[in-house]
Amino acid sequence: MKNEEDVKKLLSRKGLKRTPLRIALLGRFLETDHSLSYTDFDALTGNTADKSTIYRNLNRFEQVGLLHRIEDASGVAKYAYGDNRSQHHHLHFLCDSCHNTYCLNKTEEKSIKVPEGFQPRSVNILINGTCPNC
Amino acid sequence: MKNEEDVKKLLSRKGLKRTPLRIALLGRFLETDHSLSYTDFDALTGNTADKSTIYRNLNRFEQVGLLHRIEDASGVAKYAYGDNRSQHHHLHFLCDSCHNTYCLNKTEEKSIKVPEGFQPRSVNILINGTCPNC
DNA sequence: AAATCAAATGCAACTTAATCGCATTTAAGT
DNA sequence: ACTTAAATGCGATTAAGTTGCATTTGATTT
Repeated sequence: MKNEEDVKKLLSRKGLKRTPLRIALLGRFLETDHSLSYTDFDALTGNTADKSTIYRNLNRFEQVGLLHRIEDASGVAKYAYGDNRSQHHHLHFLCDSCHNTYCLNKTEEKSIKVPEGFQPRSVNILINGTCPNC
Repeated sequence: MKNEEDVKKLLSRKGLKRTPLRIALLGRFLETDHSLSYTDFDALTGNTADKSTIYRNLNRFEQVGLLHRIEDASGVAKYAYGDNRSQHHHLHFLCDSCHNTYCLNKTEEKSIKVPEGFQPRSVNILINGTCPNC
């Protein structure tokens, strides 16, 4: 695994211990272009790792800003690599065909108009459609 | 209840039987300005109505276009009055303080730019912030 | 290298949202 | 009033995620 070194550095930088599960988990996120859920990861490891440990690590990684959580209409939490904690504008794309979710945060911000009295703090945009791979 | 007549008409128009639960359920949606979840409704009726019956009716109402479902980060399904089935642009506001969700679909549409290869079909915008009542 | 200790893990039980099968009841048309 | 498909109530079940607690392990200290 070529990014194993990267993963170890990332963990140390965040003050997290480098356990085998964490290395596998974070490594998987580094090599994919779309977001992953607990179920994706569990299937990937052949259901060997413990459920609560995986969930705890996903939460932990989110806290320290290694991953960020994406909420789509499916109801299950998906995560992608990257720190979103201070971002107030989120843009994601959910493919109807492969059901993968992509982070499009690079795109320019749009100001959305809301009625009088509403005070926006953050904007979350979820686009459904077809992704380049489908 | 002044909108009981409205509710009965709405149900007949959709070919649904006018049961007490449905009249209460739909009436509640007509008199509120924000969305409601199963839990909201259950609490409101003093937990007398059956869980699965409420859920089934919420689904049914969504199918026939009496209600539409709103997904926010909370993971629980919220519903509001109105037909969204043919709409491809959704705008909702979730208040940080009272946790109510408001439908702002009247506002003008914005075109969101996405990277090459992505083909948008619908856009779902969720704004977090403070509502006029808080 | 051994000892230490907080952090991470594994396991089982639990919670919450929602769904399903099936027997019973009820609204609406004949 | 009778009929029947639709709606309801109940209990069991699923799925996502969390929690408490005993055990193990990674990093630090001596």
